[in-house]
Amino acid sequence: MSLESTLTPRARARVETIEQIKQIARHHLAVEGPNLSLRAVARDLGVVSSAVYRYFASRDELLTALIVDAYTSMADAIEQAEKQVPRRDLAGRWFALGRSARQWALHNQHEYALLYGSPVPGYAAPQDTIEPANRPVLLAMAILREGVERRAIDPPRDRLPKPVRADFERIASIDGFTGVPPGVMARAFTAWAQLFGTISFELFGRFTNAITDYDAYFEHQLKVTARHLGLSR
Amino acid sequence: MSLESTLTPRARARVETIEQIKQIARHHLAVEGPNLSLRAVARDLGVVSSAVYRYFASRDELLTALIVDAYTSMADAIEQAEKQVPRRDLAGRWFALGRSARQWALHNQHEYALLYGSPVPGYAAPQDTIEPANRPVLLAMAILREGVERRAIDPPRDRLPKPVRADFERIASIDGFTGVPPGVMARAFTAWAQLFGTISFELFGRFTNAITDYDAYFEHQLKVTARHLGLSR
DNA sequence: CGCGGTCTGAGAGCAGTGCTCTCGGACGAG
DNA sequence: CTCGTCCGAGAGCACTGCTCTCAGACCGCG
Repeated sequence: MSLESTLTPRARARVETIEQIKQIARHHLAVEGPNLSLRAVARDLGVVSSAVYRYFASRDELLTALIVDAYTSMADAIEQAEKQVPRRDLAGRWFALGRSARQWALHNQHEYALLYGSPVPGYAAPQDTIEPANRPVLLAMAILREGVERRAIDPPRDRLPKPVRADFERIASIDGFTGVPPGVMARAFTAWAQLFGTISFELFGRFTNAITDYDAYFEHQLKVTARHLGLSR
Repeated sequence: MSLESTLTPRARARVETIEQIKQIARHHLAVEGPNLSLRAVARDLGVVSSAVYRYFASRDELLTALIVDAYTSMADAIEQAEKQVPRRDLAGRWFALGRSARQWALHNQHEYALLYGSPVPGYAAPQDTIEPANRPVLLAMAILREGVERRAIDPPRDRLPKPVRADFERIASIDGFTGVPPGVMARAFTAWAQLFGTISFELFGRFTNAITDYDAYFEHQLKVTARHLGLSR
């Protein structure tokens, strides 16, 4: 029934090797930092470096695979956390989203840097990354859509510059973004940049000598955004 | 009178060579991307690689020098722009600060990534970087302090979590941060993360397929922050 | 002016990197 | 059982950061 059982032994071994390589690479990333060495990964796998090229055409391809996995892992963690909050508690769901995003970032710092830090040199985000990268955004949109539909959120009548409003109206016609009025979406985008900006600031050391209680600070940011989005008073 | 004239010819040549190396390195950074190669810099300088080590003990040291320069260059640009706005126009000064920060980032993308992207592997921010890195923050604080002193800003009585308030009160005792009430500083920190989060999102491609008019979008963000800070209606 | 020390560039070399290519053996589908 | 596919090993290329040695150029001081 499982996917592996339908595969030939060779193909099975192949996906297992690929998983091992990624596993080791993730470990290196976490321990050694962002300078991932394919040769070092090969050594840890007990194999000569050229063998790894049977599974990944280049170091960039391996990195891309890690990035896709990281996006997926982060999205899984966020969705999992959000799911455990009662559906009616919109603010609670927003908090869960934000908290779990930050927690994931704290526990996977170098992977977070890969996703939200400076873009990697050779690498141009392939199609495979945009879907998992968007999942948390779509989740946020779902919360806001529900809030609007349920009249819990009173859509702000903020004056938006024409081109900005146009962008948000166009976005609202994309699958998963529907039902969120421009005013709400504008505030959501702002909140998003603010929260991930805060996470990046924390992780990249921009708050050193300033903030000491990071947990409390982020919690405060969450409250501010929730209030601004109309999810709480 | 000038600094160079007081130096021996050798020392003069030395500072000139250092400047040339940094110049070439900056160019490589802009053209080739973040993978700066010391050997390539040496080649462009028409010199063998080991010669460069007479001026920079390591690649990291060269990178650090570039980072310090970049912070300084950005701070210069921001201060220059802010200075040209009439002192009484607090909102205008805030806009000038934000706009020039973004413009500098757009014109020096890889250097911006060095400053605000994922931290460089081996490198731990040395003392030399924190002063120029703080200059834009201090400028923002100066604007807000003036606003409060002049009663143009009505300090919000936001309820802040105890540890957060404590942090901001402690910060307010640091030179350059005085005279900014916790409520204002909290909002300033939020605005700061939001603005630099927005700039990073734009530069790192996180807005692709969403925002099309980046200028208008950032201008909108500036308005939102200015309003939230009490600098404008 | 000339001597001695300092500074600087060249060159060779080491260990590491990404990546390519060839070869031989193992595996599995027919 | 055989033939084609797959896979790992090994050698090799061009590159990297960095070290060390050597020789020459420069400059300050006597």
